[in-house]
Amino acid sequence: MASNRQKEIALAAVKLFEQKGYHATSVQDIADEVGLQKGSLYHYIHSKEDLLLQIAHEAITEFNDNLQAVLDTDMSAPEKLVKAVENHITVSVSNMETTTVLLREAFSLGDPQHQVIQDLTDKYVDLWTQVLEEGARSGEFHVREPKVVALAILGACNWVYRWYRQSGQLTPSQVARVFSDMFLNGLTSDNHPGVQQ
Amino acid sequence: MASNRQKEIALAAVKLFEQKGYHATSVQDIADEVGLQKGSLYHYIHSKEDLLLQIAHEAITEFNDNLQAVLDTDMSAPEKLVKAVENHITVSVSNMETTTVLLREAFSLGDPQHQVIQDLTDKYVDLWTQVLEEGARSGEFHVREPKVVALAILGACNWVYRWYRQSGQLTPSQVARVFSDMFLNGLTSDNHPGVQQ
Amino acid sequence: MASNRQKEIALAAVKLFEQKGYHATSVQDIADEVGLQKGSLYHYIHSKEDLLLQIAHEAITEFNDNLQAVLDTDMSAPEKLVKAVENHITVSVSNMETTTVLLREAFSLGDPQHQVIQDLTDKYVDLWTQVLEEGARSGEFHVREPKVVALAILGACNWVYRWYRQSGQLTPSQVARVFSDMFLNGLTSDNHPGVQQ
Amino acid sequence: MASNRQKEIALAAVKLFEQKGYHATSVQDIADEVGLQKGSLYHYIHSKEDLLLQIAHEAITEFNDNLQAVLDTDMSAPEKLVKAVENHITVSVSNMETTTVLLREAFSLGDPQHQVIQDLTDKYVDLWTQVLEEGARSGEFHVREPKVVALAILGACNWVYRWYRQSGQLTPSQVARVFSDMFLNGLTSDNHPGVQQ
DNA sequence: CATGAATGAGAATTCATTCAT
DNA sequence: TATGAATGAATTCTCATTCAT
Repeated sequence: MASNRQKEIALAAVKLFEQKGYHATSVQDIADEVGLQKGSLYHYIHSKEDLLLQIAHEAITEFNDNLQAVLDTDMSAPEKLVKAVENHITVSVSNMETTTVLLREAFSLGDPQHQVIQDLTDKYVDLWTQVLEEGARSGEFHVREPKVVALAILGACNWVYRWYRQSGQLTPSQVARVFSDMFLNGLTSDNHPGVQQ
Repeated sequence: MASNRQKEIALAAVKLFEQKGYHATSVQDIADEVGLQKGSLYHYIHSKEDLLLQIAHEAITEFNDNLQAVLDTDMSAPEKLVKAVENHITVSVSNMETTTVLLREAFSLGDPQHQVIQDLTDKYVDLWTQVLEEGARSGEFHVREPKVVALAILGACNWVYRWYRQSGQLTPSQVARVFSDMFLNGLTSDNHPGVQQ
Repeated sequence: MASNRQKEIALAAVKLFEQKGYHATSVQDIADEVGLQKGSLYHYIHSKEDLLLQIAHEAITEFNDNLQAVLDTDMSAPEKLVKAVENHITVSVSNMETTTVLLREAFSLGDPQHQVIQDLTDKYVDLWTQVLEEGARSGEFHVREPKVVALAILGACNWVYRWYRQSGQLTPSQVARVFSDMFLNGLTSDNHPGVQQ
Repeated sequence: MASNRQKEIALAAVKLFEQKGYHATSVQDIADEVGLQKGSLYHYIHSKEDLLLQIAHEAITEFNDNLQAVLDTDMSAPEKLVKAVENHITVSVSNMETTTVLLREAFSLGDPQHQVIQDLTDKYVDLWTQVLEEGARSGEFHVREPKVVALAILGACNWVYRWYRQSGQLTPSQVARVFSDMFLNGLTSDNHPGVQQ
């Protein structure tokens, strides 16, 4: 039900939060970006912090929904892991600004609001852990610490926003494949897709 | 040549920056923590931002030095990787506050100063990449994108500060072993240390 | 000639001004109370301040009219005083919200408008003074400073809104009788109505 | 322990609050009055509201202390009442600005802070009521509703700030005598001090 | 060394009012 | 008549930094 102006403001905020950081972005900056007076912004937002909350909320929700969808399929565990990595990185890169705000700026949220994002983030870790537990149960994965492994994989994926830039590099899918290959096959084993052929 | 007072101030700042974030920490907060007046702090620091720079600089330098030391040994590539992961996670966890400030708050540095940290961070990525390239050259690693793999591993390791808490979990070394195991052997291969026995 | 909507708005304003004070009441609050949008209010009012002026004006006018009516009778001076006190307190209590706004909030009026209320208030003091002067002239009252006495009585009566609450206390008329009794007979003389009988 | 600057600021605030009202006085106004920058004020005050609280607190405390001192003497009840009226009006007039702020502006205090003043004000009413109860017990006063009578007297006294101006009128003591005379002897009885002689 | 007064720029937010639709 | 978007000025308060003592 967000009006155009609301979307416009959220987009401007995402852009500025990504560029300068939440704290270094003033409400004036956002107003300037959308061509409104500072005061007029408050027809659309509750507070600057609320704007950040909304952005972060939408971002983490998309990650959660995507991963839940993968879990709901009847793929094998390795297939799910590959797909989950692919999804995460693709979304990360195509919504790089939003992802950056989620991962870098959400900590600036005050306490009741920060917890909302924290809870959804915990949920995301749980879903990743489920992927690994499924594989462990089926014998497809050799995992004794599924949660720690999930956090390792998630960490690798969440770091992408810090280094990925479009500049003449691998596509998100290619990055995802490099990641999945290592996660599944390791660096020292022989069964690598590129190598096998 | 840092005096006791300077160290004390840096420690207070690290603690507060970790707890509340750089922006939410006022110079007054730091002064209170060390039992000085706000004005007196400026006998020891140039600016709040400079304090952050020093903390981040020291942190990233330690990571760099440790990794360089590993590279300077004559271990095999897999051994180096294992050692590097072990070092990174151990240091991360034992200096959790400092590491948190480095990874979460350094972005708040203004431009000339942020670049200093960025350059050292790039250097750190280079060193990791060297580990992988060594393994690739020697045939020990099956890696076609050593830098991307380095970034994956680094991302996994850099994420640890976000979830590791002392509370009844694995030790840093155990976490490091879980990580290395996956990086080297993958989730699907059979040659896992824990499994072999 | 006030329309229903205008009356409704004035009532809402009185209620809110009494509860929260004039400054703490926003035009939005009033709009919410009557179920209109902020902008729509301005079809009915000139300004928030004008609303306050109207409320205060109506209130002080009623006090003046009532007192003038008493003066216009051919009662004795003591009877007039008793009646005036009774009127004032009765009206005060039955229109407590309006009276509160008049006595507590009218000061918030800006200068040209505040003077309107001030003049009517001065008039009210004059009327009270007339009651006392009548009694002085007729020898019924022993008064050498009729205006000061008028102000004492008025002060006592105007204070009622600060403490009178319906909660199981005297009725307004009973309060008025306690007041008049003291004003007429004093605390130490022997001729008190209740005592004589 | 208030420094000179703190007193100076409080005095400036009292003056401005009395002249323009609390809400119409900006922190800027106060800063201008004492010749400081807006921000510098905050070395001395917690908030604008706190400034108001302090002023009101000091004022009501003085009234309470004075009345308690009268109660602690061994005067007769009528003497105590005369003295209490004299004290109240004298203090009222000599600290007219402060008294005005207490009686007119304290309502602007937000809730936890307003209650502090309210409680002290309730205490003041209690003390007045004690004066009347003493007289009732000793038979010196003919009073059946000591609290209501106390409120009448207090109301009369508290109204003084609204009309008393130095301009060629009675002195505070003379006003007090006019008041006491009516309260004690009434308007219609024969035993008035001036009349007896 | 240490203080604490002072700065001054800047922050988020509120709000009465206007006006095109 | 009703809306709600837009204004723009004002407000309180914060804060890193400086400097005379």
